[in-house]
Amino acid sequence: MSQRRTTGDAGRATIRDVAERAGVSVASVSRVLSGNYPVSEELRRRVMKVVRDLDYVTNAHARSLAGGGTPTVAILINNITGAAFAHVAKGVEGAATLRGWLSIVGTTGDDPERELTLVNLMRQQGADAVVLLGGAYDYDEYQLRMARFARSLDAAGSHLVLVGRPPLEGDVPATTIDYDNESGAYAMASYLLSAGHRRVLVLPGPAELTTAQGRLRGARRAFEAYGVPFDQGLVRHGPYDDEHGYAAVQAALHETPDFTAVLAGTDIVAAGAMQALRGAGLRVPDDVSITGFDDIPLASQLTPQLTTVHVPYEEMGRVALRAVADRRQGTGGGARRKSGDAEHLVLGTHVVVRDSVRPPKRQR
Amino acid sequence: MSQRRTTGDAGRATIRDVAERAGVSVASVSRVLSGNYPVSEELRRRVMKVVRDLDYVTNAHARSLAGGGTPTVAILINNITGAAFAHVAKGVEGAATLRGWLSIVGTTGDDPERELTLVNLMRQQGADAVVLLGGAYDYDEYQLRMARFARSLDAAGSHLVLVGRPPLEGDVPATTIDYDNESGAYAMASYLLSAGHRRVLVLPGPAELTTAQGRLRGARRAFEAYGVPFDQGLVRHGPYDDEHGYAAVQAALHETPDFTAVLAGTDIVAAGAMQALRGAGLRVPDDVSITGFDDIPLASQLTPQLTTVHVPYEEMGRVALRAVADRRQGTGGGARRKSGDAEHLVLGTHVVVRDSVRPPKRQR
DNA sequence: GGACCCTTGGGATACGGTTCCGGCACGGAC
DNA sequence: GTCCGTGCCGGAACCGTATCCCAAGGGTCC
Repeated sequence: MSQRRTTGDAGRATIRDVAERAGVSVASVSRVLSGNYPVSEELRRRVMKVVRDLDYVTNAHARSLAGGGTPTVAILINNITGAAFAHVAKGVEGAATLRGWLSIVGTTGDDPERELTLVNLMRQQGADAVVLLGGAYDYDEYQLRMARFARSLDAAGSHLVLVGRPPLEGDVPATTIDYDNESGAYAMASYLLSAGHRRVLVLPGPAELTTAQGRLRGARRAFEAYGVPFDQGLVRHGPYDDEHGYAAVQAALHETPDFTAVLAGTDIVAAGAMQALRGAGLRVPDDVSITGFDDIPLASQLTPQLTTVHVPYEEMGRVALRAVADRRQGTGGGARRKSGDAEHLVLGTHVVVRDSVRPPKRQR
Repeated sequence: MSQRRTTGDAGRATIRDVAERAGVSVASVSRVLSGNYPVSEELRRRVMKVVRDLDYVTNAHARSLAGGGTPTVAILINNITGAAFAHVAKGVEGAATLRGWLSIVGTTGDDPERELTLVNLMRQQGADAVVLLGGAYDYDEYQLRMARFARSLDAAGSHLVLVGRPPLEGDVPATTIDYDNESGAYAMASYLLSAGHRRVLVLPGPAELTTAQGRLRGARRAFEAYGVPFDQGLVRHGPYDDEHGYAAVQAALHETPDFTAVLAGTDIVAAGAMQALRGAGLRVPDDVSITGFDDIPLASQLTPQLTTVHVPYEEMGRVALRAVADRRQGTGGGARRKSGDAEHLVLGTHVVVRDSVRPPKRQR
């Protein structure tokens, strides 16, 4: 006499309950449900009826323990509410769903400690891939830390994907999906320069953030290409938020009021800058031009609509998942990939011209 | 001679590998790691060293199968990139993390079929709670469908939480976290009326969406309270996006151009409306006033900053998680909760006054 | 000094599936 | 009529961890 729970009432139904009630073996039920083994029509019908009656679903933990299981991708993001990375997450999630993968998300809140915790948590969960979103801080420790993550995950049969972060140096088993910050900023700055602007307030973002560094470099290169002196005094670093945009413009209006355009590191920063200009009685773009970066929905909701650099965030997410899915596919085949194959994909950006830029007026 | 994998190289290390290498039993390793049983310092040190050497993490699937395991909450959302619900998700995730819970998200893309699939998927995953975000369509089938979800989850020891949706009728085991659409709209409309507006263009949202219905009701009630006739001809339904706001205002400018204010069902819709007004050469708020609903970051990034109804989205997320966590706590105690206890929490909203409303000009 | 208690470690079992392997019935070929 | 394949099905061994139960050892109290 089985001592296990007799009245199968508490908790969820097990495969054994189904088997018992259908008068078949556990193995048969499993086969009917996974459908990877021939089963008679009669048996299938009988089992499926009980499954419906009991509203049975298989226990994913048990299944993945026994070998089967749904592939899972973990998305680690510092802030869900940031529009740009929400789009990446959407891309990953969409592509995952398409392939029958499951997505888990965790938010790091920019806390390196929490990042570590989460990577380990995902390792416990047996995630087949861990996607890390967001600009990385340029600490020396970063490379080591990420390399360790990459190797840990690789050893566990998982894989690290860095999105919107700089690639890792050396032979580290990680995939990087990146976009060209520098070229984007170069193109945007060139656009301003060709419109006739010479004195441009540059708000690249946080000085320690690699994306901000790239955007600043691109801008500077454009000035060089145009033979226009680049005034370091017109560069103001600060966080990627509207408050910084607002404050930076206010300060600049006092200290270096001769600028005719603002090259913002982010659409959000541009929004803040626009507010500050309006507050000072300046019109956009008649008196001052503004450009953004990212091309999030906000850009086209502002008035005037923002001329900005389009970054294919959602596409990046899709690409990220495709990269790991393909890799997984490939691994199953004959030759085992050499473990340390680092992959680095760079996606292009382009300028989206809207209404926030006009040639500078003669005088200010 | 153990026939299991001898070179522990492929795949992740198991607890057995650790035990073997540390020269102790599997049980001891488990105890060291879970820390809920006294262990000698010597043993702890030896085990921990091996754990670090092997970079071992426990298999979450095995753990949760064996009874332990991390509590998990599933967040089902139709679109991650929607700012309002991203904030709810953030609230849930934050509160979950605080309690050591894991969060899984899935996006439904407004597809009922996919919603069903996801709920079952989460049931498989053994989610301790499933949080469903987003306005519900007012189909007849909705109540039945959700009731079925609720009972299925309840039977499996899980729990359904509806956020921003109408509560379920009858004795259904589900928790609802809601906010008062009607009161919010009532307050907002009253604000416009007290500023002197009489002809107000109302853009509540999709007619089938319960939130839109509530917001419309609130507006109408305010008009009644002020003794101002409510003109159904000034109501235009449509999706919650900026394009609808734009199109609706454009159409209204042709057909009923005497309105002096726009009561938008969403900040996004308000943004679109604002664009259309500007495009027609009208100033905001000098010529036409605008109000929104939701108070997402966009509201304060527009120019002028949008007067809108604040909805405590992130708070709702936190409350949602707290509700299920408490319930879980309570269940462990003596008296088993009656299974069909439906809970319904309503959070308040309030008007945030910014710069987009002014008394109407005499003539138009 | 002996009995008893308390601390600590190990063996065994259960969790809910998947899958390998053996068996049984049936049918066709000789 | 026997032999052998073929097609379905059931029994049982695992997947990796937690925990119950028992044994051994040392300390304490009488």
